[in-house]
Amino acid sequence: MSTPVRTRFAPSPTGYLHLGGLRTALYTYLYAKKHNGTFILRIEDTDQEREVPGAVELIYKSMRQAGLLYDEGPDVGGDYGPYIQTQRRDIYPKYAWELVERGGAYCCFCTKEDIERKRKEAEARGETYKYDKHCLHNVPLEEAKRRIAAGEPYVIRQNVPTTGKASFDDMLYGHVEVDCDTLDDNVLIKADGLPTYNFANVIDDHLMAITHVTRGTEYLSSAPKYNLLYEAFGWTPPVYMHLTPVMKDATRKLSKRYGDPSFEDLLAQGYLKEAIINFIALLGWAPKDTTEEFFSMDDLIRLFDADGLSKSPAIFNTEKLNWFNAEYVRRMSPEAYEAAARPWLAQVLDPERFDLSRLCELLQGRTEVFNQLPGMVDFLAKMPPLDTELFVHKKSKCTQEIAKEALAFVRPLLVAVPEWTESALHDAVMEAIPASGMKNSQVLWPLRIAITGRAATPGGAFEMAYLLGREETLARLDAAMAAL
RNA sequence: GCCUCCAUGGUCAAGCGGUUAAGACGUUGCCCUCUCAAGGCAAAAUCAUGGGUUCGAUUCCCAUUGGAGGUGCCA
Repeated sequence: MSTPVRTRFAPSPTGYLHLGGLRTALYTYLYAKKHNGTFILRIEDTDQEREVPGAVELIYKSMRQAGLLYDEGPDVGGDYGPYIQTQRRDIYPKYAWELVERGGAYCCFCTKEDIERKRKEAEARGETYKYDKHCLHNVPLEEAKRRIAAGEPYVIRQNVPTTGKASFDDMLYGHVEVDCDTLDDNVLIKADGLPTYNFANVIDDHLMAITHVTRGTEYLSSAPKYNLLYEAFGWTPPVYMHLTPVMKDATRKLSKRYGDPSFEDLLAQGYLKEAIINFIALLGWAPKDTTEEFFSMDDLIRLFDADGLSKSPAIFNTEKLNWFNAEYVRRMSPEAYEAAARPWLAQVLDPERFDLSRLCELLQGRTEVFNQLPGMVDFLAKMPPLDTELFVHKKSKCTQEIAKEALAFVRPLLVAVPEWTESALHDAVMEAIPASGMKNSQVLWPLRIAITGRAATPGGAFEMAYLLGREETLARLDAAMAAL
């Protein structure tokens, strides 16, 4: 019996959940669930300056909306808490000092200014800056302890060997190895007493018994250094899986700065969470059997396999997301569709004034993203200015002259319709057309244009006439005839 | 600059020494059709470059080029 799988998603509360983060969270979740493991949410808020108020709550909310339910986390509890790093602040120094005693770390009294000066000097010489271990060599531990007791500010740095190699193994990238002399002595405990990511991630992953770490490739090149820490403690490192970033284009990451959407934004624009998840899952990952179907979360859990992950960054493609969304929209029940569409429709028309369920029926198969709805139906509420050029349509063999004739022909038929239903309208007009010498399209195209003012509408002339109602249809028809 | 990693159509990707190099989105054309959408049928489009290894490279190795990440008392 192998040890139970425990994975974690560990965002820092610096804002909304961006799509790269959502994907990382998704894969982390899928991996855990695939192996009947535990999925944990941990908040990494050790950088007090970058913390954004309310961001933690936003993360909880987004995770739930996405369906990424964590088994342990700040707001759900668990046996390995607390799950917020600032609430664990007393834990880290203890381990850091253990490392100091073992020689894997040391106290450093150099100020930020000292470091900055040395960095500039190194750069001026055209060299790569690296901390020179000044305090390791010049400040004996006993002196360090005295100075600390006296209240002098200090940090604790990792003591990276100057020779040899450091390495780790990644599920995707395999064995990654670097020369130790290219590594810097990173700060583990900051002057404010809080740990840096470099230290906290190791301590917490160990203490929380994390078996598999899924995170972005921004940590790929520092992972060997983290393994040095595991070795110094005598701990077994977790299995790593590093994920590529989600790109806006070939060279830029998706970023809020360029107005790229977050998960919340997409939801607000009228994307369905299932569509977003399905799309995101396939961005940088392909199932064994690569036929792309419509995957539910349960499907994804069943199919997920780290082998299918890509090693190169994937570009976020809105076209495909839109297609996925349209497919999911079509799969909604009529009731669910109407509930989702109603607020968008209400932006431009009074839902009580129209046969909403019929309108929704027409709209459902034509809805790509819900935010497109207002622009698709606004003409129902108010007739747009009629451009008589619209009557000219080559495929329908229609000209303005024919349109004029057609409208004159069709008006009495509409007036005579006993009951204003689609089928009655349809039958009345279609039965009369053959004798008129005009083609169906020569009558129906102008009629639809006359009452909608739009070249493209979510339905034909009869559907539009029905929705508008007798009075409005005839009024619009008269106005169009007068304009021709 | 240095370190690590990556490289199949416009995009997401399958492929893991011998294939007519899958599939999806998008694009184009045709069909259907009172418009649009949907649907059906076609089509165009890919192994970054140069060296090796091999009977044979998209596949293995090296270099170049391009790209990503790192190089913070940020994560």
